[in-house]
Amino acid sequence: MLDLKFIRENAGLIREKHHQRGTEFDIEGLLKLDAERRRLVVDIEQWRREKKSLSQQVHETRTGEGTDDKAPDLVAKSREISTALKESEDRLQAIEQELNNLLLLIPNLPHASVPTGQSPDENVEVRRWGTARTFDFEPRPHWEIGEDLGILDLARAARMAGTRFPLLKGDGALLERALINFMLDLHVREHGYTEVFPPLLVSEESMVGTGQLPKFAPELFKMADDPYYLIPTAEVSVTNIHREEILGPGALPLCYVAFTPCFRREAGSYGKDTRGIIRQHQFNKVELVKFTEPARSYETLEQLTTDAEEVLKRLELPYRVVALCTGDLGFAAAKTYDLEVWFPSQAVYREVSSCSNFEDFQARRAGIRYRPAPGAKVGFVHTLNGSGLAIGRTWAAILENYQQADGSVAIPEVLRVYMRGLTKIEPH
RNA sequence: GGAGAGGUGGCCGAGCGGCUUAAGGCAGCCGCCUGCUAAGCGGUUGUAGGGUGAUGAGCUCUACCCCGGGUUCGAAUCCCGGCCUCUCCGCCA
Repeated sequence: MLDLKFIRENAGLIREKHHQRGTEFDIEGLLKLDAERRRLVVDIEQWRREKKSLSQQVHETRTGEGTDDKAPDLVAKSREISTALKESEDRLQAIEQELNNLLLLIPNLPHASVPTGQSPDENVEVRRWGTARTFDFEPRPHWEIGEDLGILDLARAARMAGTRFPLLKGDGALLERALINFMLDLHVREHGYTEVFPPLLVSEESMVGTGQLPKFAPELFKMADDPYYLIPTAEVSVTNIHREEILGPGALPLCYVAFTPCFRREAGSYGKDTRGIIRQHQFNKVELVKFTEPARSYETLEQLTTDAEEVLKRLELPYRVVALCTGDLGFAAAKTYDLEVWFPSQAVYREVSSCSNFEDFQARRAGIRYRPAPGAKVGFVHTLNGSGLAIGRTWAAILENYQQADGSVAIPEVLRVYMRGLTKIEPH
């Protein structure tokens, strides 16, 4: 959410930024409502002041010794004001509701360093790491490797739940667990994050806080009989840990890492990534979330991205870092780096992590503030998050990059300690 | 799921229709004082939105005692609904 006062004073800038994003928004309509709201507030406050003073006079008249009791007149007048006041208050409430609904639909503004562009084609590669392995055979896609090894069973998963659900077995399930543990340990022990395990179901308010709602309701799984939503990412739970809080001096930065399953309806992605486990309704993810002071959020974004990259480096998976252009930026993000890992079967880089700075966009929605120093004025924090990493896609990338001519899959060195010393997964 | 108790400022805690512009304490900040420290004394300290100033300081108004309605000239205080916490019972991993 953008600051209303900021919108009032920077309408032109907002229009320009929206144009870069490829979104349109009726700023004039919003500002008209805002002007009306302010007029009403002035009226209402005047009524209230008068009413307050009348009540006081009633009291004084009744408790005083005076014989000429003017109370009935005062009461009558006060009643009159109450009626007018109530009417204005109702209107104000309606306008504020409408204003807030509009504000919740305005996307964040891209940071000045974000490349301008309309589509993902205009994203900018920032750096590349590792070299793609050369195969002396035709590299196969991860679903074939997995099915043949008996560690992935999408047919049975589909029968039990439907398409886009995972069923891992044996060493496949073990590999999933190893990845989770490896990533958590790395971020906790070496990068200084605090591990949390948050709720997987959250309230509507939390979804509004991080920006999934109201705009992206079709993307979410919602409980039919209870007011809960399944989280599409741990970002939602973890960022909302501090909702409606004022963090004390010295509390920042806060760094959390969470492993959670994530649930997405993937509405509108029919026909996309139908094979394999790239796009699932349920997948595991290790998520990094940071809360910082505004002045430090961009250096923090670089650090966060580096922390996520370290996972790929240690797994020795070739990847590249891409700066999303204005047109590809998510609704709440001011700047985003995607980490894309190499998939030899299709000879493409695919996203395994998305690291974003939301500046104060989520903090304003969720009411997450901080006090820079004792007695100082409070301000909104900046929030950031990034996958560190998506487990399912990393799992698939390992199968593809580490596949052998005989159909087996070698286990990356760093994972072996998490897999009882296993060096390869073989068919059985 | 059932029964009871309760939700007041950064924290503790009083108030239960107008004398509360929320008592008192703790903590914080600024002074004073005393070789230092401690103690003591005085002052000060919430959030949001308006008005007026220069988008500053200041002055000023309104709202906020979990949230939303209602009663009343007037609500932290009374009534209704909701949420949350605690205790006990039931059920359960």
